[in-house]
Amino acid sequence: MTSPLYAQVKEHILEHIRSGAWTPGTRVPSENELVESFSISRMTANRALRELTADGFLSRVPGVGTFVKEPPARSSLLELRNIAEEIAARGHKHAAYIDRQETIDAPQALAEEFELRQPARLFHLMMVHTENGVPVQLEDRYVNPFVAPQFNDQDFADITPTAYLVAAVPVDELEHTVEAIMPTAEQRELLDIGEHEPCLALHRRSWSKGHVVTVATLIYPASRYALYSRYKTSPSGTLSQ
Amino acid sequence: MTSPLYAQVKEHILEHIRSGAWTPGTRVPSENELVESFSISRMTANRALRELTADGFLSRVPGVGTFVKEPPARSSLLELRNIAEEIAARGHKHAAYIDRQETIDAPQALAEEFELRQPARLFHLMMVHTENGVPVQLEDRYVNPFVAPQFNDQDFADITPTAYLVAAVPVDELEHTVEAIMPTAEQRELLDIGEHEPCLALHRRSWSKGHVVTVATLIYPASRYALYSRYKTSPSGTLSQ
DNA sequence: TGTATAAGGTTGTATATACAGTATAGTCGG
DNA sequence: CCGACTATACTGTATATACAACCTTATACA
Repeated sequence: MTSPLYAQVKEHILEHIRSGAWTPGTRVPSENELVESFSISRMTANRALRELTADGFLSRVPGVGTFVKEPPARSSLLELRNIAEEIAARGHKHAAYIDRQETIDAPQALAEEFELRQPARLFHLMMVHTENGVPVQLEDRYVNPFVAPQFNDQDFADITPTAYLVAAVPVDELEHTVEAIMPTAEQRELLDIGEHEPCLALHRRSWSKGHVVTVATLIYPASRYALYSRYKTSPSGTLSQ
Repeated sequence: MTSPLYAQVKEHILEHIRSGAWTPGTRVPSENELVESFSISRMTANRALRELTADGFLSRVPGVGTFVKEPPARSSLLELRNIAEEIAARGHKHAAYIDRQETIDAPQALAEEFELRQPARLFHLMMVHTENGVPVQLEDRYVNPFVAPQFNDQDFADITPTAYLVAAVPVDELEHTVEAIMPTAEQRELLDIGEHEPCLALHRRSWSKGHVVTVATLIYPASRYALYSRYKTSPSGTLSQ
């Protein structure tokens, strides 16, 4: 049940970074120092530091040391933003209507998305967010009860699911997929849109400590919403090709 | 000058995947088989396979073996990536068809997007990218001749516009807008899609030293492409609410 | 025939060791 | 005072070895 040693070292370093104790530019312990303090071999320390470097948290300089990296500038498209706040920031009125709130047995496809080995139950939530009374987002969300057991006890008229989850569970990894879809009849009805209007579907998965927290599909009517991001690129040029 | 052994093994496997010799689901050599054929230690083979797994090219099952993973047809949202490379990375064949390559007087709307004060001329390029002969992206691009004067001298059958611009001009800021659209009749024809198929439109502007380099609209048929990103969240917690 | 067991191959992790390449600090000599 | 050399620390790579966990297949047994 205990995690591998190299993972423990990674977690130890990540916690110092998350807590703010080690700010960007700070030097982290060298491999030999980790060998001493954790009583591990150098190869194990090397693996921890090498993987954190590949993940973008650290940068290493031969002969000098290992340092906390500057976090990259990222777009709002890729951040976990709360739609209620976005709408409020535009000076408009947000409201939500809950269509379904239930607990289900995970079907095969969902179990795979949640990286579950055994059959399990999942929270399911379907709701519509409106801006000044006009539906702008259909939220179809599944949540892992193992990670967020009290999710289904919340009243999502008061707090959005995103806001609750971000506050309740430390998210350390995100995956986004964006595609264009033609909504189903049920989705059209919930969003109150015409028959041939395409929609943007934002599919999001989030992880916390190796477990999938939630799988959400957010559907935006094309005429009412676009996703936007603008950011400075890092000076070293992370741009490939 | 020779690359490390583990990198050579990675490249060897990637070439088999890119060339199509090893299709998704194919079993790749086990660690012990790589040990024999490359005359390396098992730890070196392990590192090559482990890193390719982390990069999403392989999947491993303890006790069974290592297999080529199904490559999703999707494009990175975070980076400025070259579609020809993305397609090659999936082991597929990229080709491009140039529909229009010209120099125009900037109309009002474009002049504003380029933040031009005075009337100016712009390069205009319209081309279609295909994957195994199937159109997957319609690229409608305008380029500022002041920033990239030799843009129009390139042969974009050889080098994609993105690849040329990234190499020729240091990009320091990016703007992305994503929306779902119903394509026009002309766009449908170029992409060879049906009448009611929605598309993803990725609108991109890039800046270099305060000047707009290029304004591009990239249109993806919904059924053939999605946009994707996955990343570790910055430790300090840039997540808003 | 059906079931338990054993064997062998596979990945996953961990260690001890070795050597190369790089950067820095200090020392020695001019 | 400055330059060359040296010692030291750090990362990067590679090997040989070991054990655990997992899966499949073959074998032995009831």
